[in-house]
Parts: sequence; structure tokens; C-alpha cells
Amino acid sequence: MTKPASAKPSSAADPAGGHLCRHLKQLRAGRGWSLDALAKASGVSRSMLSQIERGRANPTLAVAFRIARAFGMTLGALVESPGATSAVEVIRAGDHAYHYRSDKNCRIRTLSPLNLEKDVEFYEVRLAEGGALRSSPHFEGTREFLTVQKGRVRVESASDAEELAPGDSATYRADVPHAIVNAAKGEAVVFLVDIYR
Amino acid sequence: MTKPASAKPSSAADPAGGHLCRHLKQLRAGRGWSLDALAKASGVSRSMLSQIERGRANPTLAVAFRIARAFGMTLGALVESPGATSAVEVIRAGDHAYHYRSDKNCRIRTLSPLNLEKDVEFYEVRLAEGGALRSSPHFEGTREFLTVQKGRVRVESASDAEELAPGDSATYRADVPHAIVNAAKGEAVVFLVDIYR
DNA sequence: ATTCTGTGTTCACTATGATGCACGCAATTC
DNA sequence: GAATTGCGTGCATCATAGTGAACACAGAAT
Repeated sequence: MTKPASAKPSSAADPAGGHLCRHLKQLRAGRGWSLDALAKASGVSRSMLSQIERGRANPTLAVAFRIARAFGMTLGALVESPGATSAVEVIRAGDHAYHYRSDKNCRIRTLSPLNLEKDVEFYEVRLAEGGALRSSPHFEGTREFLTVQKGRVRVESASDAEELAPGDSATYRADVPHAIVNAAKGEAVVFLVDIYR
Repeated sequence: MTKPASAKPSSAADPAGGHLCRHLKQLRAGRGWSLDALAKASGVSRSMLSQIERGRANPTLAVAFRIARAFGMTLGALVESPGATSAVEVIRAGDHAYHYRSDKNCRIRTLSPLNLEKDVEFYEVRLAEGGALRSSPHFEGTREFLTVQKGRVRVESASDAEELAPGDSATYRADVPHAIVNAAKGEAVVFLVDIYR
């Protein structure tokens, strides 16, 4: 999937590498082991271990297994071990600070905290009867993803157009002129995700 | 790999590859999935899956994770699986509406067209009274956005927890253990977006 | 017999996992 | 001061994980 060429192959940040990255350093430090010690105990090279800890590499299962065994734990225990800090950020329903556009035809509410996520934004769009959201092209490579919560909408991107009912979803290029049009009576509500590349 | 001297390079024979190879085909067959179906559900190419099943490839943690997720199980459960895994029922609904997990407490419907956008997924989650969705860490850098459509839910990420009412939304790291818990009477419905980095 | 549609495999290719070795940096020791 | 030891990281390199497209083989419909 995904496309050939460009695009990101295996999402850069490694999945597992991430998990490992998080705990590996803790585990290692907790036992007072150096990279070299762990390398010898596990049979994985120092450089690889270093890269994994820094999240720059995405180890294979074989390597992950060796590391887990060096710590005397299973792979599951190593990888799913509980984690570090995290916070839950909340935007309350009535918080108008996040209304980014509001007129009688179209109300857009930002659900993702601004500034925090640079390349992804999450919106709730409410279109009044006859309302539409028309956008000029975004940055190159931007895609938009939406799902219809209520009502019927027509999605237009470049020369293409599709009509969607509640529960339907669609993705399309957002780096061309595009529009979301309320195609039926009554209010339409859609959730919208922009992904910048 | 290193290791004790010579020995064979890496290739086959790794514990991990072996386990996966062994169980993957069983799991897939047990659910009546084709390579293509699993490829679409997991985001891993048919060819890679084929090679893994035949023991010709040693997957990275990233793809192992994706495969595990496609089966609705943890990586640990996948690789160490004795076979007796929790019965995760998978139901097809409509076009790209795709039930990815379904039990009496929690129903997850995939809204994003699978395989179109690999690094973003969009779900509708319905939690029965008393139900909860508990997830082990996703990939490094993964964040989850959610907005509450109906009911009240408590979002737990690592040591943090917030309670949300309809219209509220939240974002939090998903690369640590996290949970969405129905915190009131009646069904709760939330929309969920996963962004992989 | 021909088309299909769907299955799994093999191919050429690119991205990157994984390595050994060399380097920079501190804290010891001479 | 200069060497030494131990630490982690940055190369250049090779091996291979991962992919899309083409392939071969089935069974079903025409």
C-alpha cells in the first residue's frame, strides 16, 4: 500500500523500536550495564543498541528477542512494559477558543490542540443547510480524510466528486482545490483530518 | 549478528521468525483470511507476509506489531502464542466499514479505508455500559485523538486520567499503555484517530 | 476450450537493519 | 602535560527487510 517511491515506507519511527527505545535505556541503566555489556550479553552490536535506544532503528524480531533474553524476560514483557510520562490534553465541548472559523453556513471546531501536532489536524465541521466548506489548495502532499457523522455531503476534489452518507468516509488530495458541500436538508456534521507531509 | 563467532549469519532460524512463521499461517487460516486480506488489515505487503510464513524473512518489530494489531492481539500474544488466544471476532459490515474488533463490551469500526493511509487510522468505538478499550502501547510517537460523541468516558494514559463528556475531545500519547473506559450508564460512543509517525 | 476472480509465489528494486571500526568526550592514572 | 580506560555516537559497508508488479496455478462462470 502506499505508494512506491517517495512516501514513507515503514513509518519512520519504529513501532517497536519505540517501545524498546523507551525502556531499553531504563532497563540497561537500571542494571548498570554499558552498551558494550549488553552487546556482549545479547549478541547485538553496540551501535545497533545505541540506535535502538535513540529511536533511530527498528530492530528485527530476532534482535529484539536477543535483547529480551539478555534481560531474562520475554519479548512481550520487554516490549509492552509500562511507560514513561504522558499527559492527556483535553478540549472541553464549550471551549470557543478552538473555534477557528464560524459563520452561519459553516462552523469548524478544532479538536486537536494547535501547535502541538504540526502535521496532523483534526476538525469537526458543521455545515448548515446549503452550506459548504471550500478550500484552496493546501501544501503539496496534503491529504484530507473525512467521515460523515450526520446528513449527506458531496466531496469535490479537483474534477472528482463523491456523495457520502452517514458512516461513509473518504480520503482525497487536499493540495488541489476541494470542497465539502452539504447535499441534503438539515445540518451536516463531518469529522475531518488533515495530514501534511 | 554477532555472536559467537562464526555461526550462521542471521537468516532463518531465529526464534522469533520461527514462532511467527509457525503461528501466523495457523492464525490466518483459522480466521479464513487470505494473504491479501491480512495485508490490507495490517498494512504489510502480501509478499512480506508470504515470506514470513515461509520463514524466509525476519520481520522488524514494526511489521510484527502491525500483524499483531490486525489480529487484535498484542505482540507478545502473537509471538509466544500457545494458540489459545482470546476469541476476537471480526465482522465485515459495509464497504470500507470494517469491524476490527467486536465483543460485548467494545465494538470498534474502522472508518478509514484500510491501506489507503497507512499512518492514520480512524475508528468509531462503541463501549457498552461498564465496557473499556485497553490498549498496549502502539508505535513510538503515536498519538491518539478522540472526541466523545455520546456518554461519558474516562481516558487513561500512563498515570494520567481525564473524564470527558459529549463534545469534549482529548489527545494523548498512545505509545504507552492507555485505556478508554465507559464512565457512566448506557453506551458510550467516541471517535478515535491514531497517527503513526 | 476461454476468460475470469482469487489464491500464493517469485521477481527487481529500494530502504534500512545490522555490523565493525573509528572518533569524540569525559574521568582516571601515569 | 600525555596516555589510558570506558563510555556513547558517527561513519562506510554489507545483508536483508519490505515493497509493487508480474507470475503461475487453481476453481468457477461464460
